[in-house]
Amino acid sequence: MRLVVARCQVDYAGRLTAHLPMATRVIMVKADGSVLVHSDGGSYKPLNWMSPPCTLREGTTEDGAVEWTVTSKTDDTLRILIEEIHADTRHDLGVDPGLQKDGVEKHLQELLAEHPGTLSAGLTLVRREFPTAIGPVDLMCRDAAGAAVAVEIKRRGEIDGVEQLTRYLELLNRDPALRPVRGIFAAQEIKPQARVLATDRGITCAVVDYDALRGMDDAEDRLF
Amino acid sequence: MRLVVARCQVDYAGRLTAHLPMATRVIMVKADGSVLVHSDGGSYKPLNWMSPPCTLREGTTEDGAVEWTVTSKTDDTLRILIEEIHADTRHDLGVDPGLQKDGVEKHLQELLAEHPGTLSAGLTLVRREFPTAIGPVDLMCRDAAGAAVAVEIKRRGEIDGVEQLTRYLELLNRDPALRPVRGIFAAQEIKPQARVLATDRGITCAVVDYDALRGMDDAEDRLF
DNA sequence: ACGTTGATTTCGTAA
DNA sequence: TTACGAAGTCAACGT
Repeated sequence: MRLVVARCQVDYAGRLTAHLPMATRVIMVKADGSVLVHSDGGSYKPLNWMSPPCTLREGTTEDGAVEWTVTSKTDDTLRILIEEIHADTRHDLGVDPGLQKDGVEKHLQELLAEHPGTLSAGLTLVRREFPTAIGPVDLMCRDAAGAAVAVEIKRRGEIDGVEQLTRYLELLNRDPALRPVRGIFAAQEIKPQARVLATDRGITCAVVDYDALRGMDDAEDRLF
Repeated sequence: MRLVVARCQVDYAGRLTAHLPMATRVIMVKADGSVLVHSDGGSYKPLNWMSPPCTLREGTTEDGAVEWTVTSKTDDTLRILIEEIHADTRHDLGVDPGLQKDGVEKHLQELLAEHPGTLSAGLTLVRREFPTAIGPVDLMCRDAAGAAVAVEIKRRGEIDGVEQLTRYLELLNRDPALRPVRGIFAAQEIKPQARVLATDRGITCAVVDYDALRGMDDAEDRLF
């Protein structure tokens, strides 16, 4: 990892072209050759960057100015013209052990796949990620009467999710072997507008308690 | 801007919970208080971060270890436990003049507005950003027979874009003065699932060559 | 202030 | 390897 604080001008040409006027910024060069140009504000996204794999070449212009050229396989180029360097340090960071996440949609799907009855009494799982031409249905189930039930799972239930489930239901209900298929929209939190739209379309809403589900899972684990 | 290279452990709790084991990393603290934790790989995205507005509090644990706590208004917290500091520097960057871009969707729309015939032979422009109650249609055109055609433009064509165009078409087709209105889904690249959905709804897909369009435009400029 | 849309999105996972 | 959906997405723009 190399950290450079410098007054610089940056030009990118690739998917689009972008230009940064001369100003003082932080340039981060990672071990894999990728380059990030950060300002003192904004979000975690750099003003300009080059993703790996890429190569950095340090040169000088005909005027004698320092010029870095970063090029990728796909001919994208990032050109950094450096007017003045305020700091330039290198650090050996080693390999990072990586990030551990918890609480994302996938985990919620796993838990609901193991406990479909919490969505609606008597519900049983047919399969997860049930494939259709327009994408997989999160959970395909059957209710106590044997009728098909499509479940769409979100961390936060918004209108997009209801639209998605509606598309699946429309397609699935064309299949004589499955129909009638009803829908359940499951989320940790369901926005009022999404609930209204779902209800209007005959879709059941189910608010899921993630901690309770995880608790059920732990309880089961202890039995074995 | 403050740059710290340190052996640290990071824990985040907010929308999700995430944990980074003890390792050497770069911590970037921006002028607005936002914090980015970078490793020596990956892309421009930090391993962990806190977006502004937020406040950084430097403290010590009961064991005497250095502990930074970053909290946002929405109760998200980022806790950085620092074992050893390798470098700690501050730099005055000033306000950045900002990025200038060219080649994004807006430009694609401008080019297609000038050359609607590349989407479908005989197509002519009625107007760009044609207003409707649920938002503007990118291009409203007429075909050789005089029938209305709504065009939705994306850089990458995915299902969301088809949904958007479908909503417009549904609304436009309620207007006796316009109907029947057909749709064209134009993008530099169209995903298979989006194509399936579009075709199923009677929407034409058009793959657009941005460079070729730009070439046509340059050729025209030379005539004047 | 709030919602919608785009992005050099990046990232993970399944086919 | 590719393709697709999700993201602690972020940021810009219009209402």
